[in-house]
Amino acid sequence: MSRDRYPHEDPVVVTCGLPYANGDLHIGHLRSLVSADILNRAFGLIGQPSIAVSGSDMHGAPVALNAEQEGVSPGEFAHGWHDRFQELFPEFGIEFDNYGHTDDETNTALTTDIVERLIEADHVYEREIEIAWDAIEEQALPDRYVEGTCPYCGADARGDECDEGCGRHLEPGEIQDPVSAVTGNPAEYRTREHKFFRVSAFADVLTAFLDDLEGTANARNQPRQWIEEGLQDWCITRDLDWGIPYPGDENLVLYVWVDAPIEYISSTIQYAERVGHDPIDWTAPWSGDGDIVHVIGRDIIQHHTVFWPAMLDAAGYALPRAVCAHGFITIDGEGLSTSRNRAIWAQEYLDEGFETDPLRYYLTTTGGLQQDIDFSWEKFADRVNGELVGTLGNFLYRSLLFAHRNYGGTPDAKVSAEVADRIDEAVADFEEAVNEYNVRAIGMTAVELSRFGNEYIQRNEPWRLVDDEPEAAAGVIRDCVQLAKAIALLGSATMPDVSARVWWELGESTDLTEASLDAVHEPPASSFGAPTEQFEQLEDELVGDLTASLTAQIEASVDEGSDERVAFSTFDSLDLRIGEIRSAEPVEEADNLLVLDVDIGDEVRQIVAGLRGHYAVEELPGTRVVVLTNLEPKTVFGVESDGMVLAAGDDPDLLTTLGNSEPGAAVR
RNA sequence: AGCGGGAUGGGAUAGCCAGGAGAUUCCGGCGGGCUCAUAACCCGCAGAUCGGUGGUUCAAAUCCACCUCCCGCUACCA
Repeated sequence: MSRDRYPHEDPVVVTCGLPYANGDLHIGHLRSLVSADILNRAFGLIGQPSIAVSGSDMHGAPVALNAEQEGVSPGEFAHGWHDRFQELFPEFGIEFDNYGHTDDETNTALTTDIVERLIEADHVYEREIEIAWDAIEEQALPDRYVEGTCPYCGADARGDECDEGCGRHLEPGEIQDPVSAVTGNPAEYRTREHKFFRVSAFADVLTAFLDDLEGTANARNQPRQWIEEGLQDWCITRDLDWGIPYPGDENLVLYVWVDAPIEYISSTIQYAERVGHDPIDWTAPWSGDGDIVHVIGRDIIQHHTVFWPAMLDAAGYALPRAVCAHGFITIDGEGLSTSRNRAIWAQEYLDEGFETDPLRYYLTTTGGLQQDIDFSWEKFADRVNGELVGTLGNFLYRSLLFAHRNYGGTPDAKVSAEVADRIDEAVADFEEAVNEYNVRAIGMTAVELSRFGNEYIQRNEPWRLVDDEPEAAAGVIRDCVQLAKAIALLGSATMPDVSARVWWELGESTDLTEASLDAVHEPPASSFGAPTEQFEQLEDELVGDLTASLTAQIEASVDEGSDERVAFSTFDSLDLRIGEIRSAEPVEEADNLLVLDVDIGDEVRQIVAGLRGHYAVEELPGTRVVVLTNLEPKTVFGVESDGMVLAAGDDPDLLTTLGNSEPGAAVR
């Protein structure tokens, strides 16, 4: 790894977190993919040799289980999505130099090799662990499909991660009171022998690694905490049929997070094999001659700053120079939810007939990379109309049209010092942005230069000069044409399609993707045709329609199933009874919750209900309510709730009795 | 409880890591200009004690401490 400022001579490998071959792509994925693509293109522009690699993540329990549900093999299932992704990438201008997948030969062989190295270096040991087992289905329950209680904080958690509580990674067997999330069957523990990677031995290596790590701050700060608290060794095998076999034990496969990041190397190797190792050996960064730059989502920081560098170090590879962890995207202020169809799907965006550059621009320049950003069609339209149509598109169009009409192309004049300097400034800003992995700043340079362009042309009024002072007019337009060329170059990382069109309209014959920023001062062709308008205005009416249909889409999904009828037996399975509230107390820490003691005839239950603020605590005792008594118990805010008190509406209106039914009376 | 991110003119954002002229840009408001340009563009004005308190410093939005509030992972539907 070098610490040299970019550009330097050694190759850089930019990676993008692997899309999981388990579902379609939405704007959240696009933020990752596009950010990595922009960084890679930007490196190229400043003369830094670089490639972008990634691949589909195919293994793991979710793929295996979803494939089974669809009645196809996991391989077929994953390949379906893999093919799909590869169709979508070009639509969004995402160009990988190599895009493989984790189940291919390269990755299987390399993963096996790396794990063997870990074993040889004595970094792996065996340990018997208790793992969850669905005795009815007679199969191991993958960690993702176990639910239970976090042993650290007591919150409800998923088998592999305390997703609702402390956010810790959980090792198999750690979770308490497990049940299968698939069948709902209670999970029992069985003793199995699994393999563990001695991550705990790498605390010093990782601390040093983090001290030097570039990229976003969250990727440095979050893992420091984990290291201070003490690293746990990492279980790297699973009881599953789908995956890369653990070398030496065909009954186990490697955990998906072992082979997934190795695909970064595999993909690099595949590229190197295709283009050869001369003059650049693209695999060199993995052995320290060059840089590795990871672009990921902030949800997988731990994997990329703890497990992955530990593995790399243990197996004798170089560690990454930068981890750039981007924030999430919200829609109208709320988090994406694929299950609730609260998302803008990549395909949907295309189906609206939009060009992709505006979306690339929005997703990468709305906030800093690390920041969560909000998407709404209104905000999107605002940026597109203001910055892309009004500022950038307008400047390009007005100046190139003027140049074409009056000079048939680039006027024969010299670029002014003011403009040349301003272009240099933009190039310097761009290079600085690349060195800071600041994707936002990379994208803004072209718009900022356009802003200057508009101001410049306005100030110099060539339309006024053209008759009286033709030389001065030619000079101004000469400047504007040069600015347009610089804008095309600077903008080509973020908005490759538009930039390529402008490039072509400027009469350039070379491929813009091969160009470097060195070309900003080279004169454009002396003759070129009429320019086209590069961006389309998003009209209010369209924005309104899009917003309405997005809302409808989300609501339709939420309501889905409301037409379904249930069998009487389903109703009958609910044990509804009359209960009498004996006491009510607020739950500490919770704004809306009360803990109630409810007499249901033969016993008194403790039930948590979201009634605080709607009913006075002191008026509740004595109230008769309807209680669902055979609901499974759940701990909320550390308080066990055994049953559910029924109420109607958003402002809960307790269901009670009209007559005087006694506690315990069944509701029929 | 934990971790991370954040609090900057009406709204949205930059600057904070590498402290230095009362602070960026966009949207919006008000006034003007221009007419080459996709009712686009340009100029000017109003509007911020940079969440609060204390500290370090010649100097703090920027560093430190404490506090308040917000957001995400997830929950106050059980």
